[in-house]
Amino acid sequence: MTKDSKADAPVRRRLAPAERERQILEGAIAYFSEAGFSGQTRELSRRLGITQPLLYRYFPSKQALVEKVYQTVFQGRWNPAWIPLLRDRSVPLRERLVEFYRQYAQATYRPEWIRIYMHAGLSDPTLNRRYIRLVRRELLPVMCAEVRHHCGLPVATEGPDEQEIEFVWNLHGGIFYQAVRRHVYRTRVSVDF
Amino acid sequence: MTKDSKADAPVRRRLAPAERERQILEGAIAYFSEAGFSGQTRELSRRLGITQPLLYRYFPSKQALVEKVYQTVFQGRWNPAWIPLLRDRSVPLRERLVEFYRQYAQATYRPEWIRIYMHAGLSDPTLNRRYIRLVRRELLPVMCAEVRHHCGLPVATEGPDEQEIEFVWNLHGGIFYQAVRRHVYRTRVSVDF
DNA sequence: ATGCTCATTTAGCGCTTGATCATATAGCCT
DNA sequence: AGGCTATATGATCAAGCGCTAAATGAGCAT
Repeated sequence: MTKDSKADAPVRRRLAPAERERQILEGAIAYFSEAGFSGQTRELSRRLGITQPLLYRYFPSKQALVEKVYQTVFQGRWNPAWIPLLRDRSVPLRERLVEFYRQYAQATYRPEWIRIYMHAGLSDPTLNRRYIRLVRRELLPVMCAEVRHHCGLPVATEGPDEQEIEFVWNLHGGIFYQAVRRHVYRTRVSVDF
Repeated sequence: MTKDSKADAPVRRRLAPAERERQILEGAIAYFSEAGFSGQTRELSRRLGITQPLLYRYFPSKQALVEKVYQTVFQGRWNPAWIPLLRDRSVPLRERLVEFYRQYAQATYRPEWIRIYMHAGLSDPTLNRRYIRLVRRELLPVMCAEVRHHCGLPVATEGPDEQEIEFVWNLHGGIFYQAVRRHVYRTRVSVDF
């Protein structure tokens, strides 16, 4: 009654190292996004259905696993095709923006991305700063230029000024906060852009 | 020289219980806002210059202290006078909004408020949901109504619809994200609304 | 079927954590 | 000055933490 039957069917499945590593990493992303990086390795292994020392065959330390989670989540979700999409003036600006944010949100504003982004930012802002710099450098100036063009303003000769940047940051941040409300606080968010 | 001189001047200062409790709570807010709620009681006591068991004379458990931190930070920073301020149509809408967000940001968008707000949201969204509901119920409808009036639109008979709410949420979220960038990721934020 | 290899488990070490207890002493009252 | 009270400390416990080393057995080659 207390312990089910006998030894709980200790199935020991032998996987190819690459496959096991992938499985652990995936599980770690899911787990740490919920529990934060102070989550315990034992609990992670329990969720994976493996023993805790097995983690250490694939990752030399918890810190190494955490950093691999960082890299995996923050890399490879940025799509360079977004820039030409925003620049394509054969499409109305409004449609471009909606389509861009649809794609952008689908790529990054997922529960595990948002939560890990926030956990990372609170424990060590370095990675977030790098990501913010990416947005600030690649994305916002394009949006500024397109908005200027849409409003019939002259092309800014030496790039957008701080006030314009802050304006599109505000748009970006508003949509980010919508994702936070949805995925972190799990509030109902009704309208879709 | 490893240990300074002798016994490091173990000054034992005897405080009035109310004063000590206040001091611990204040220190806990500062510490947990940095380290998160997985921060250790020993490190907190070290920063306060007291011993760790002393914490347990004033708070029955770490959890109790954490909850007191929650309450203290999230309570009493909401100023009901903001609503009439926003409603005062003798002042231009733009000025009202800027003044409101100036006051609102000064009250809540401080490092410790923002960081504890985010830590709390990640570990247990209940409190944040309550706060979001407060904003959603008290603040946003007023802003919707004032924006409608400013644009010469008719007064909405049965309150603002979801799309309007989402619009002002976007404004609010943009400013929130500015605070996050400033206080959590510690990025330079140039423009002030 | 049998043996070998290495993925996986069992057992446990050293340390840190939240929490408890008896002891010591700061500061007020007389 | 001396005594009393209860604030603060020192010592320590039990549980949980990251991590390691030796034992085990799954699954392939033969």
